[in-house]
Amino acid sequence: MTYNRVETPRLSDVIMQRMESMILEGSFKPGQKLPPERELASNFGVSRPSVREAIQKLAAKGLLTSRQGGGTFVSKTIGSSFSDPLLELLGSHQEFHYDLLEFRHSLEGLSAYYAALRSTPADKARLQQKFEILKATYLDNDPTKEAEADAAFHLAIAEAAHNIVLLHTMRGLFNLLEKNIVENLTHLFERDNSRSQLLEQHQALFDAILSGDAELARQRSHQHLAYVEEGLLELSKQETRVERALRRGQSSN
Amino acid sequence: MTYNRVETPRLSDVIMQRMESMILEGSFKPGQKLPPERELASNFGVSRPSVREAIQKLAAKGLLTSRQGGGTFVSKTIGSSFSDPLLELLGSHQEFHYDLLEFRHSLEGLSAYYAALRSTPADKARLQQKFEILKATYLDNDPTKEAEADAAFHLAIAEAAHNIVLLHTMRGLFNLLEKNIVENLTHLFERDNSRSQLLEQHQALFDAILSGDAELARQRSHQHLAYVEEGLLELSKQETRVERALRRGQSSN
DNA sequence: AGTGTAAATTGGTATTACCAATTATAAAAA
DNA sequence: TTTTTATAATTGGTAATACCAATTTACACT
Repeated sequence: MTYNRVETPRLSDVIMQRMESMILEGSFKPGQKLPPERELASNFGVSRPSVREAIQKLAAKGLLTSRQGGGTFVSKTIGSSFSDPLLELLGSHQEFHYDLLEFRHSLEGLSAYYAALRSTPADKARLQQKFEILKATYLDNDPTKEAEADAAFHLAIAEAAHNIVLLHTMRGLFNLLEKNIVENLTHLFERDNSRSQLLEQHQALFDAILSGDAELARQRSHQHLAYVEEGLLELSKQETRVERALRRGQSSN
Repeated sequence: MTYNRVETPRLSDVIMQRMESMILEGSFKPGQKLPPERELASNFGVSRPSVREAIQKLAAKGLLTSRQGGGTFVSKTIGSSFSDPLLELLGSHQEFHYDLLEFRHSLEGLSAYYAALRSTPADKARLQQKFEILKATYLDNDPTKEAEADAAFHLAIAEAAHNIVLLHTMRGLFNLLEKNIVENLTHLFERDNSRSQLLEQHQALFDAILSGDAELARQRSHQHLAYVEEGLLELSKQETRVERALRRGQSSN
Protein backbone atom coordinates (compact mmCIF):
# COMPACT_ATOMS: atom_id res chain seq x y z
CA MET A 1 0.00 0.00 0.00
CA THR A 2 2.57 2.56 -1.02
CA TYR A 3 0.61 5.73 -1.56
CA ASN A 4 2.68 8.64 -2.68
CA ARG A 5 4.15 10.05 0.47
CA VAL A 6 3.97 13.77 1.03
CA GLU A 7 6.66 15.40 -1.04
CA THR A 8 8.81 17.86 0.78
CA PRO A 9 10.52 19.79 -1.98
CA ARG A 10 14.14 20.37 -1.18
CA LEU A 11 15.28 23.92 -1.68
CA SER A 12 18.47 22.87 -3.42
CA ASP A 13 16.39 20.74 -5.78
CA VAL A 14 14.18 23.66 -6.69
CA ILE A 15 17.22 25.82 -7.40
CA MET A 16 18.75 23.00 -9.39
CA GLN A 17 15.64 22.70 -11.54
CA ARG A 18 15.50 26.41 -12.20
CA MET A 19 19.15 26.55 -13.17
CA GLU A 20 18.71 23.45 -15.31
CA SER A 21 15.85 25.15 -17.12
CA MET A 22 17.88 28.28 -17.68
CA ILE A 23 20.69 26.21 -19.16
CA LEU A 24 18.42 24.14 -21.36
CA GLU A 25 16.43 27.07 -22.65
CA GLY A 26 19.60 29.00 -23.36
CA SER A 27 19.61 31.72 -20.73
CA PHE A 28 22.98 30.29 -19.78
CA LYS A 29 24.84 29.16 -22.87
CA PRO A 30 27.47 26.41 -23.10
CA GLY A 31 30.87 27.72 -22.05
CA GLN A 32 29.38 30.76 -20.43
CA LYS A 33 30.44 31.85 -16.98
CA LEU A 34 27.72 31.91 -14.37
CA PRO A 35 27.30 34.70 -11.83
CA PRO A 36 29.20 34.12 -8.57
CA GLU A 37 27.56 31.92 -5.98
CA ARG A 38 26.96 34.77 -3.57
CA GLU A 39 25.15 36.72 -6.24
CA LEU A 40 23.03 33.74 -7.29
CA ALA A 41 22.16 33.15 -3.66
CA SER A 42 20.87 36.66 -3.13
CA ASN A 43 19.10 36.61 -6.50
CA PHE A 44 17.27 33.42 -5.65
CA GLY A 45 16.74 34.66 -2.13
CA VAL A 46 18.35 31.63 -0.50
CA SER A 47 21.56 30.91 1.36
CA ARG A 48 24.82 30.15 -0.34
CA PRO A 49 25.01 26.49 0.81
CA SER A 50 21.71 25.82 -0.92
CA VAL A 51 22.99 27.31 -4.15
CA ARG A 52 26.19 25.34 -3.77
CA GLU A 53 24.34 22.05 -3.35
CA ALA A 54 22.36 22.80 -6.48
CA ILE A 55 25.53 23.60 -8.41
CA GLN A 56 27.25 20.47 -7.15
CA LYS A 57 24.34 18.32 -8.29
CA LEU A 58 24.42 19.85 -11.73
CA ALA A 59 28.17 19.33 -11.77
CA ALA A 60 27.61 15.67 -10.87
CA LYS A 61 25.25 15.44 -13.81
CA GLY A 62 27.93 16.94 -16.01
CA LEU A 63 26.11 20.16 -16.82
CA LEU A 64 28.43 22.49 -14.91
CA THR A 65 32.09 22.66 -14.01
CA SER A 66 33.61 25.00 -11.48
CA ARG A 67 37.14 26.07 -10.73
CA GLN A 68 38.16 27.55 -7.45
CA GLY A 69 38.84 31.23 -7.94
CA GLY A 70 37.85 31.00 -11.55
CA GLY A 71 34.13 30.65 -11.59
CA THR A 72 31.40 28.23 -12.60
CA PHE A 73 30.82 27.43 -16.26
CA VAL A 74 28.24 25.64 -18.33
CA SER A 75 29.75 22.50 -19.84
CA LYS A 76 30.39 22.60 -23.54
CA THR A 77 29.83 18.90 -24.13
CA ILE A 78 26.90 16.79 -23.10
CA GLY A 79 28.38 13.32 -22.84
CA SER A 80 26.68 10.17 -24.05
CA SER A 81 26.30 7.35 -21.60
CA PHE A 82 26.39 3.62 -21.96
CA SER A 83 23.58 1.19 -21.50
CA ASP A 84 24.16 0.19 -17.91
CA PRO A 85 24.62 3.14 -15.54
CA LEU A 86 26.15 1.02 -12.83
CA LEU A 87 28.68 -0.49 -15.20
CA GLU A 88 29.62 2.99 -16.27
CA LEU A 89 30.14 3.88 -12.67
CA LEU A 90 32.40 0.89 -12.21
CA GLY A 91 34.37 1.92 -15.26
CA SER A 92 35.13 5.29 -13.74
CA HIS A 93 36.66 3.78 -10.63
CA GLN A 94 40.22 2.67 -11.03
CA GLU A 95 39.94 0.15 -8.22
CA PHE A 96 37.44 -1.95 -10.15
CA HIS A 97 39.37 -2.17 -13.38
CA TYR A 98 40.89 -5.46 -12.42
CA ASP A 99 37.44 -6.90 -11.82
CA LEU A 100 36.28 -5.66 -15.20
CA LEU A 101 39.30 -7.18 -16.88
CA GLU A 102 38.93 -10.49 -15.13
CA PHE A 103 35.28 -10.61 -16.04
CA ARG A 104 36.04 -9.87 -19.65
CA HIS A 105 38.72 -12.52 -19.59
CA SER A 106 36.24 -15.13 -18.46
CA LEU A 107 33.58 -14.08 -20.94
CA GLU A 108 36.10 -14.20 -23.78
CA GLY A 109 36.84 -17.78 -22.85
CA LEU A 110 33.14 -18.56 -22.94
CA SER A 111 32.73 -16.84 -26.29
CA ALA A 112 35.57 -18.79 -27.81
CA TYR A 113 34.17 -22.01 -26.38
CA TYR A 114 30.70 -21.55 -27.77
CA ALA A 115 31.95 -20.05 -31.03
CA ALA A 116 33.94 -23.18 -31.65
CA LEU A 117 30.83 -25.25 -31.04
CA ARG A 118 28.28 -23.23 -32.90
CA SER A 119 29.79 -20.95 -35.50
CA THR A 120 28.09 -21.29 -38.85
CA PRO A 121 29.90 -20.98 -42.17
CA ALA A 122 28.68 -17.39 -42.37
CA ASP A 123 30.17 -16.69 -38.94
CA LYS A 124 33.43 -18.23 -39.98
CA ALA A 125 33.54 -16.08 -43.09
CA ARG A 126 32.95 -12.99 -40.99
CA LEU A 127 35.66 -14.03 -38.57
CA GLN A 128 38.03 -14.61 -41.47
CA GLN A 129 37.26 -11.16 -42.80
CA LYS A 130 37.87 -9.43 -39.46
CA PHE A 131 41.06 -11.34 -39.06
CA GLU A 132 42.29 -10.24 -42.48
CA ILE A 133 41.63 -6.62 -41.51
CA LEU A 134 43.52 -7.15 -38.30
CA LYS A 135 46.48 -8.55 -40.22
CA ALA A 136 46.35 -5.59 -42.59
CA THR A 137 46.34 -2.97 -39.84
CA TYR A 138 49.26 -4.79 -38.32
CA LEU A 139 51.34 -3.42 -41.17
CA ASP A 140 50.41 0.26 -40.85
CA ASN A 141 51.68 1.57 -37.56
CA ASP A 142 48.45 2.98 -36.19
CA PRO A 143 47.60 1.88 -32.65
CA THR A 144 44.07 3.27 -32.76
CA LYS A 145 43.17 1.50 -35.99
CA GLU A 146 44.70 -1.72 -34.78
CA ALA A 147 42.84 -1.52 -31.48
CA GLU A 148 39.61 -1.08 -33.39
CA ALA A 149 40.32 -4.08 -35.59
CA ASP A 150 41.28 -6.07 -32.53
CA ALA A 151 38.03 -5.23 -30.78
CA ALA A 152 36.05 -6.02 -33.93
CA PHE A 153 37.65 -9.44 -34.14
CA HIS A 154 36.86 -10.27 -30.55
CA LEU A 155 33.30 -9.05 -30.89
CA ALA A 156 32.90 -11.21 -33.99
CA ILE A 157 33.83 -14.18 -31.86
CA ALA A 158 31.19 -13.19 -29.34
CA GLU A 159 28.67 -12.97 -32.15
CA ALA A 160 29.60 -16.41 -33.37
CA ALA A 161 28.86 -17.78 -29.91
CA HIS A 162 25.17 -17.25 -30.61
CA ASN A 163 24.12 -16.12 -27.20
CA ILE A 164 22.53 -12.69 -27.23
CA VAL A 165 23.01 -12.02 -23.55
CA LEU A 166 26.66 -12.89 -23.76
CA LEU A 167 27.09 -10.71 -26.83
CA HIS A 168 25.31 -7.77 -25.28
CA THR A 169 27.38 -7.95 -22.13
CA MET A 170 30.59 -8.18 -24.11
CA ARG A 171 29.63 -5.09 -26.09
CA GLY A 172 29.08 -3.17 -22.87
CA LEU A 173 32.43 -4.26 -21.53
CA PHE A 174 34.23 -3.27 -24.70
CA ASN A 175 32.75 0.18 -24.54
CA LEU A 176 34.14 0.58 -21.06
CA LEU A 177 37.51 -0.90 -21.84
CA GLU A 178 37.94 0.82 -25.17
CA LYS A 179 40.27 3.48 -23.86
CA ASN A 180 42.17 0.88 -21.93
CA ILE A 181 42.75 -1.22 -24.99
CA VAL A 182 44.12 1.62 -27.06
CA GLU A 183 46.48 2.66 -24.30
CA ASN A 184 47.75 -0.82 -23.80
CA LEU A 185 48.28 -1.42 -27.47
CA THR A 186 50.23 1.82 -27.69
CA HIS A 187 52.33 0.51 -24.89
CA LEU A 188 52.90 -2.82 -26.59
CA PHE A 189 53.96 -0.95 -29.72
CA GLU A 190 57.06 0.02 -27.89
CA ARG A 191 57.90 -3.52 -26.86
CA ASP A 192 59.39 -5.16 -29.87
CA ASN A 193 57.94 -8.44 -31.12
CA SER A 194 54.97 -8.09 -28.74
CA ARG A 195 52.71 -7.31 -31.63
CA SER A 196 53.83 -10.23 -33.71
CA GLN A 197 53.14 -12.45 -30.72
CA LEU A 198 49.70 -10.97 -30.41
CA LEU A 199 49.03 -11.71 -34.05
CA GLU A 200 50.19 -15.28 -33.60
CA GLN A 201 47.89 -15.68 -30.63
CA HIS A 202 44.98 -14.31 -32.59
CA GLN A 203 45.79 -16.73 -35.40
CA ALA A 204 45.93 -19.66 -32.98
CA LEU A 205 42.63 -18.68 -31.41
CA PHE A 206 41.04 -18.28 -34.81
CA ASP A 207 42.26 -21.70 -35.92
CA ALA A 208 40.94 -23.37 -32.81
CA ILE A 209 37.50 -21.91 -33.39
CA LEU A 210 37.52 -22.98 -37.03
CA SER A 211 38.53 -26.50 -36.05
CA GLY A 212 35.58 -26.70 -33.67
CA ASP A 213 37.64 -27.71 -30.67
CA ALA A 214 35.84 -25.81 -27.92
CA GLU A 215 38.18 -26.62 -25.08
CA LEU A 216 41.22 -25.68 -27.13
CA ALA A 217 39.60 -22.41 -28.15
CA ARG A 218 38.99 -21.58 -24.51
CA GLN A 219 42.60 -22.27 -23.65
CA ARG A 220 43.95 -20.19 -26.52
CA SER A 221 41.70 -17.32 -25.51
CA HIS A 222 42.97 -17.65 -21.98
CA GLN A 223 46.61 -17.59 -23.08
CA HIS A 224 46.01 -14.57 -25.27
CA LEU A 225 44.37 -12.55 -22.52
CA ALA A 226 46.88 -13.57 -19.91
CA TYR A 227 49.53 -12.10 -22.20
CA VAL A 228 47.54 -8.91 -22.70
CA GLU A 229 46.94 -8.49 -18.99
CA GLU A 230 50.61 -8.89 -18.33
CA GLY A 231 51.16 -5.86 -20.55
CA LEU A 232 48.48 -3.91 -18.76
CA LEU A 233 50.04 -4.71 -15.43
CA GLU A 234 53.34 -3.33 -16.63
CA LEU A 235 51.60 -0.22 -17.85
CA SER A 236 49.79 0.43 -14.60
CA LYS A 237 53.02 0.03 -12.69
CA GLN A 238 54.58 2.69 -14.88
CA GLU A 239 51.62 4.96 -14.31
CA THR A 240 51.73 4.68 -10.57
CA ARG A 241 55.40 5.52 -10.74
CA VAL A 242 54.55 8.66 -12.68
CA GLU A 243 51.76 9.52 -10.28
CA ARG A 244 54.03 9.10 -7.30
CA ALA A 245 56.60 11.34 -8.93
CA LEU A 246 53.95 13.98 -9.54
CA ARG A 247 52.80 13.81 -5.94
CA ARG A 248 56.34 14.28 -4.75
CA GLY A 249 56.66 17.28 -7.03
CA GLN A 250 53.47 18.80 -5.65
CA SER A 251 54.28 18.22 -2.02
CA SER A 252 57.68 19.86 -2.38
CA ASN A 253 56.10 23.16 -3.36
CA MET B 1 46.39 23.10 -26.93
CA THR B 2 44.39 21.86 -24.01
CA TYR B 3 46.89 20.46 -21.58
CA ASN B 4 45.31 19.02 -18.52
CA ARG B 5 45.23 21.83 -16.05
CA VAL B 6 46.33 21.15 -12.52
CA GLU B 7 43.64 19.19 -10.78
CA THR B 8 42.51 20.53 -7.44
CA PRO B 9 40.57 17.67 -5.91
CA ARG B 10 37.38 18.85 -4.30
CA LEU B 11 36.78 17.49 -0.83
CA SER B 12 33.15 16.71 -1.55
CA ASP B 13 34.24 14.79 -4.63
CA VAL B 14 36.68 12.70 -2.66
CA ILE B 15 33.99 11.90 -0.12
CA MET B 16 31.59 11.11 -2.93
CA GLN B 17 34.00 8.65 -4.50
CA ARG B 18 34.67 6.92 -1.20
CA MET B 19 30.98 6.55 -0.48
CA GLU B 20 30.39 5.38 -4.02
CA SER B 21 33.04 2.72 -3.56
CA MET B 22 31.53 1.60 -0.29
CA ILE B 23 28.15 1.25 -1.94
CA LEU B 24 29.48 -0.58 -4.96
CA GLU B 25 31.62 -2.99 -3.00
CA GLY B 26 28.78 -3.70 -0.62
CA SER B 27 29.84 -2.01 2.62
CA PHE B 28 26.56 -0.16 2.29
CA LYS B 29 23.91 -2.45 0.90
CA PRO B 30 20.83 -1.49 -1.13
CA GLY B 31 18.04 -0.31 1.10
CA GLN B 32 20.32 0.14 4.04
CA LYS B 33 20.23 3.27 6.16
CA LEU B 34 23.41 5.28 6.24
CA PRO B 35 24.86 6.76 9.41
CA PRO B 36 23.64 10.30 10.12
CA GLU B 37 25.41 13.12 8.35
CA ARG B 38 27.03 14.41 11.51
CA GLU B 39 28.52 11.03 12.21
CA LEU B 40 29.77 10.58 8.67
CA ALA B 41 31.33 14.02 8.83
CA SER B 42 33.31 13.23 11.95
CA ASN B 43 34.22 9.78 10.62
CA PHE B 44 35.63 11.23 7.44
CA GLY B 45 37.14 14.08 9.38
CA VAL B 46 35.43 16.78 7.34
CA SER B 47 32.67 19.29 7.92
CA ARG B 48 29.01 18.49 7.52
CA PRO B 49 28.46 20.69 4.45
CA SER B 50 31.12 18.72 2.59
CA VAL B 51 29.43 15.45 3.44
CA ARG B 52 26.10 16.94 2.46
CA GLU B 53 27.39 18.02 -0.94
CA ALA B 54 28.72 14.52 -1.51
CA ILE B 55 25.39 12.99 -0.52
CA GLN B 56 23.47 15.39 -2.74
CA LYS B 57 25.62 14.47 -5.70
CA LEU B 58 25.05 10.78 -5.12
CA ALA B 59 21.36 11.49 -4.76
CA ALA B 60 21.45 13.31 -8.09
CA LYS B 61 22.98 10.19 -9.60
CA GLY B 62 20.20 8.12 -8.10
CA LEU B 63 22.37 6.12 -5.73
CA LEU B 64 20.99 7.62 -2.54
CA THR B 65 17.71 9.04 -1.33
CA SER B 66 17.20 11.01 1.85
CA ARG B 67 14.16 12.03 3.81
CA GLN B 68 14.19 14.83 6.30
CA GLY B 69 14.08 13.40 9.77
CA GLY B 70 14.15 9.89 8.40
CA GLY B 71 17.66 9.34 7.22
CA THR B 72 19.64 8.64 4.08
CA PHE B 73 19.25 5.33 2.31
CA VAL B 74 20.99 3.44 -0.45
CA SER B 75 18.61 3.08 -3.37
CA LYS B 76 17.12 -0.38 -3.60
CA THR B 77 17.02 -0.40 -7.36
CA ILE B 78 20.77 -0.63 -7.69
CA GLY B 79 21.40 -3.95 -9.40
CA SER B 80 17.93 -4.41 -10.69
CA SER B 81 15.34 -2.65 -12.71
CA PHE B 82 17.19 0.47 -13.59
CA SER B 83 20.23 -1.43 -14.66
CA ASP B 84 20.20 -2.59 -18.19
CA PRO B 85 17.09 -1.77 -20.22
CA LEU B 86 18.06 -4.14 -23.00
CA LEU B 87 18.50 -7.04 -20.63
CA GLU B 88 15.05 -6.44 -19.29
CA LEU B 89 13.67 -6.55 -22.76
CA LEU B 90 15.38 -9.88 -23.31
CA GLY B 91 13.90 -11.16 -20.08
CA SER B 92 10.41 -10.48 -21.24
CA HIS B 93 10.80 -12.49 -24.43
CA GLN B 94 10.46 -16.20 -24.13
CA GLU B 95 12.74 -16.91 -27.08
CA PHE B 96 15.78 -15.53 -25.27
CA HIS B 97 15.29 -17.42 -22.05
CA TYR B 98 17.60 -20.17 -23.10
CA ASP B 99 20.36 -17.65 -23.73
CA LEU B 100 19.79 -16.08 -20.35
CA LEU B 101 19.86 -19.45 -18.68
CA GLU B 102 22.99 -20.54 -20.45
CA PHE B 103 24.67 -17.30 -19.56
CA ARG B 104 23.69 -17.69 -15.96
CA HIS B 105 24.92 -21.26 -16.01
CA SER B 106 28.36 -20.12 -17.14
CA LEU B 107 28.55 -17.29 -14.66
CA GLU B 108 27.56 -19.59 -11.83
CA GLY B 109 30.45 -21.82 -12.76
CA LEU B 110 32.75 -18.83 -12.64
CA SER B 111 31.37 -17.71 -9.30
CA ALA B 112 31.88 -21.13 -7.79
CA TYR B 113 35.39 -21.27 -9.20
CA TYR B 114 36.48 -17.94 -7.80
CA ALA B 115 34.57 -18.42 -4.55
CA ALA B 116 36.53 -21.59 -3.93
CA LEU B 117 39.74 -19.67 -4.55
CA ARG B 118 39.03 -16.47 -2.71
CA SER B 119 36.29 -16.84 -0.08
CA THR B 120 37.32 -15.48 3.29
CA PRO B 121 36.24 -17.00 6.60
CA ALA B 122 33.52 -14.35 6.81
CA ASP B 123 32.28 -15.36 3.35
CA LYS B 124 32.23 -18.99 4.37
CA ALA B 125 30.26 -18.20 7.50
CA ARG B 126 27.73 -16.30 5.39
CA LEU B 127 27.51 -19.19 2.96
CA GLN B 128 26.99 -21.59 5.83
CA GLN B 129 24.22 -19.40 7.18
CA LYS B 130 22.42 -19.18 3.83
CA PHE B 131 22.75 -22.89 3.40
CA GLU B 132 21.22 -23.54 6.82
CA ILE B 133 18.28 -21.35 5.87
CA LEU B 134 17.93 -23.28 2.65
CA LYS B 135 17.89 -26.56 4.55
CA ALA B 136 15.29 -25.16 6.94
CA THR B 137 12.95 -24.00 4.18
CA TYR B 138 13.31 -27.42 2.62
CA LEU B 139 11.16 -28.73 5.48
CA ASP B 140 8.27 -26.27 5.19
CA ASN B 141 6.56 -26.81 1.89
CA ASP B 142 6.69 -23.29 0.54
CA PRO B 143 8.05 -22.99 -3.00
CA THR B 144 8.36 -19.20 -2.87
CA LYS B 145 10.35 -19.18 0.35
CA GLU B 146 12.55 -21.97 -0.87
CA ALA B 147 13.20 -20.21 -4.16
CA GLU B 148 14.21 -17.11 -2.23
CA ALA B 149 16.58 -19.07 -0.03
CA ASP B 150 17.96 -20.79 -3.12
CA ALA B 151 18.64 -17.49 -4.83
CA ALA B 152 20.18 -16.04 -1.67
CA PHE B 153 22.55 -18.99 -1.47
CA HIS B 154 23.66 -18.61 -5.07
CA LEU B 155 24.11 -14.87 -4.69
CA ALA B 156 26.20 -15.45 -1.60
CA ILE B 157 28.48 -17.57 -3.74
CA ALA B 158 28.74 -14.74 -6.25
CA GLU B 159 29.62 -12.37 -3.42
CA ALA B 160 32.30 -14.71 -2.20
CA ALA B 161 33.87 -14.65 -5.66
CA HIS B 162 34.99 -11.08 -4.96
CA ASN B 163 34.45 -9.68 -8.39
CA ILE B 164 32.07 -6.76 -8.38
CA VAL B 165 31.27 -6.87 -12.06
CA LEU B 166 30.45 -10.55 -11.84
CA LEU B 167 28.28 -9.95 -8.78
CA HIS B 168 26.45 -7.07 -10.38
CA THR B 169 25.70 -9.07 -13.50
CA MET B 170 24.51 -12.03 -11.48
CA ARG B 171 22.15 -9.82 -9.50
CA GLY B 172 20.69 -8.49 -12.70
CA LEU B 173 20.21 -11.99 -14.06
CA PHE B 174 18.55 -13.21 -10.89
CA ASN B 175 16.09 -10.39 -11.00
CA LEU B 176 15.16 -11.40 -14.50
CA LEU B 177 15.00 -15.08 -13.75
CA GLU B 178 13.26 -14.74 -10.41
CA LYS B 179 9.86 -15.66 -11.72
CA ASN B 180 11.35 -18.52 -13.66
CA ILE B 181 12.99 -19.98 -10.60
CA VAL B 182 9.82 -20.00 -8.56
CA GLU B 183 7.88 -21.65 -11.35
CA ASN B 184 10.46 -24.32 -11.85
CA LEU B 185 10.75 -25.07 -8.19
CA THR B 186 6.99 -25.42 -7.98
CA HIS B 187 7.28 -27.86 -10.82
CA LEU B 188 10.00 -29.84 -9.10
CA PHE B 189 7.83 -30.00 -6.00
CA GLU B 190 5.63 -32.36 -7.84
CA ARG B 191 8.45 -34.64 -8.87
CA ASP B 192 9.26 -36.73 -5.86
CA ASN B 193 12.83 -36.85 -4.62
CA SER B 194 13.83 -34.01 -6.95
CA ARG B 195 14.09 -31.63 -4.08
CA SER B 196 16.23 -33.93 -2.00
CA GLN B 197 18.54 -34.25 -4.97
CA LEU B 198 18.72 -30.49 -5.28
CA LEU B 199 19.66 -30.24 -1.63
CA GLU B 200 22.36 -32.83 -2.07
CA GLN B 201 23.73 -30.91 -5.02
CA HIS B 202 23.74 -27.71 -3.05
CA GLN B 203 25.56 -29.49 -0.27
CA ALA B 204 28.14 -30.88 -2.67
CA LEU B 205 28.70 -27.47 -4.22
CA PHE B 206 29.01 -25.89 -0.82
CA ASP B 207 31.55 -28.47 0.31
CA ALA B 208 33.64 -27.98 -2.81
CA ILE B 209 33.82 -24.24 -2.21
CA LEU B 210 34.75 -24.73 1.43
CA SER B 211 37.48 -27.17 0.46
CA GLY B 212 38.95 -24.58 -1.89
CA ASP B 213 38.97 -26.89 -4.90
CA ALA B 214 38.07 -24.42 -7.64
CA GLU B 215 37.80 -26.87 -10.51
CA LEU B 216 35.64 -29.23 -8.48
CA ALA B 217 33.38 -26.37 -7.46
CA ARG B 218 32.94 -25.42 -11.09
CA GLN B 219 31.98 -29.00 -11.98
CA ARG B 220 29.52 -29.31 -9.11
CA SER B 221 27.93 -26.03 -10.11
CA HIS B 222 27.69 -27.30 -13.66
CA GLN B 223 26.04 -30.56 -12.57
CA HIS B 224 23.59 -28.74 -10.39
CA LEU B 225 22.50 -26.35 -13.11
CA ALA B 226 22.34 -29.06 -15.73
CA TYR B 227 19.87 -30.81 -13.47
CA VAL B 228 17.87 -27.64 -12.96
CA GLU B 229 17.75 -26.92 -16.67
CA GLU B 230 16.54 -30.40 -17.34
CA GLY B 231 13.58 -29.63 -15.11
CA LEU B 232 12.98 -26.34 -16.90
CA LEU B 233 13.05 -28.07 -20.23
CA GLU B 234 10.39 -30.50 -19.06
CA LEU B 235 8.35 -27.59 -17.82
CA SER B 236 8.57 -25.67 -21.06
CA LYS B 237 7.56 -28.76 -23.00
CA GLN B 238 4.49 -29.04 -20.84
CA GLU B 239 3.79 -25.38 -21.37
CA THR B 240 4.06 -25.55 -25.12
CA ARG B 241 1.69 -28.48 -25.05
CA VAL B 242 -0.71 -26.35 -23.06
CA GLU B 243 -0.18 -23.42 -25.39
CA ARG B 244 -0.81 -25.54 -28.45
CA ALA B 245 -3.94 -26.85 -26.84
CA LEU B 246 -5.02 -23.31 -26.10
CA ARG B 247 -4.34 -22.20 -29.66
CA ARG B 248 -6.39 -25.05 -30.97
CA GLY B 249 -9.13 -24.04 -28.60
CA GLN B 250 -8.98 -20.43 -29.77
CA SER B 251 -8.84 -21.20 -33.45
CA SER B 252 -11.92 -23.35 -33.11
CA ASN B 253 -13.90 -20.40 -31.83
C1' DA C 1 55.41 48.46 -23.06
C1' DG C 2 56.51 44.76 -20.11
C1' DT C 3 56.71 42.74 -15.59
C1' DG C 4 55.96 41.57 -11.06
C1' DT C 5 53.39 42.32 -6.86
C1' DA C 6 49.36 43.47 -4.28
C1' DA C 7 44.46 43.54 -4.00
C1' DA C 8 39.95 42.01 -5.23
C1' DT C 9 37.21 38.26 -6.77
C1' DT C 10 35.39 33.75 -6.37
C1' DG C 11 34.87 28.98 -5.30
C1' DG C 12 36.04 25.63 -1.21
C1' DT C 13 35.67 24.44 3.64
C1' DA C 14 34.42 24.79 8.45
C1' DT C 15 31.59 26.19 12.39
C1' DT C 16 27.48 27.17 14.53
C1' DA C 17 22.80 27.63 15.09
C1' DC C 18 18.20 26.72 14.35
C1' DC C 19 14.13 24.71 11.83
C1' DA C 20 11.16 20.76 10.29
C1' DA C 21 10.07 16.10 9.64
C1' DT C 22 10.46 11.68 11.41
C1' DT C 23 11.08 8.18 14.76
C1' DA C 24 11.49 6.41 19.34
C1' DT C 25 9.96 6.58 23.99
C1' DA C 26 7.07 7.06 27.67
C1' DA C 27 2.84 8.13 29.67
C1' DA C 28 -2.07 7.75 29.66
C1' DA C 29 -6.34 5.73 28.46
C1' DA C 30 -9.16 1.88 26.94
C1' DT D 1 -2.49 -5.84 28.69
C1' DT D 2 -3.07 -3.36 24.56
C1' DT D 3 -3.79 0.76 22.15
C1' DT D 4 -3.48 5.56 21.77
C1' DT D 5 -1.51 9.93 22.56
C1' DA D 6 1.86 13.22 23.93
C1' DT D 7 6.65 14.21 24.50
C1' DA D 8 11.49 13.89 23.57
C1' DA D 9 15.38 12.62 20.77
C1' DT D 10 17.12 11.97 16.29
C1' DT D 11 18.15 13.49 11.78
C1' DG D 12 18.01 15.88 7.43
C1' DG D 13 17.27 20.93 5.61
C1' DT D 14 18.51 25.76 5.73
C1' DA D 15 20.92 29.82 7.05
C1' DA D 16 24.62 32.93 8.48
C1' DT D 17 29.29 33.80 9.03
C1' DA D 18 34.09 33.46 8.78
C1' DC D 19 38.17 32.18 6.74
C1' DC D 20 41.12 29.71 3.25
C1' DA D 21 43.01 28.98 -1.49
C1' DA D 22 43.14 29.61 -6.27
C1' DT D 23 42.43 32.79 -9.82
C1' DT D 24 41.94 37.05 -11.94
C1' DT D 25 42.45 41.94 -12.11
C1' DA D 26 44.65 46.31 -11.21
C1' DC D 27 48.35 48.99 -10.61
C1' DA D 28 52.80 50.51 -9.64
C1' DC D 29 57.43 50.03 -10.97
C1' DT D 30 61.05 49.20 -14.11
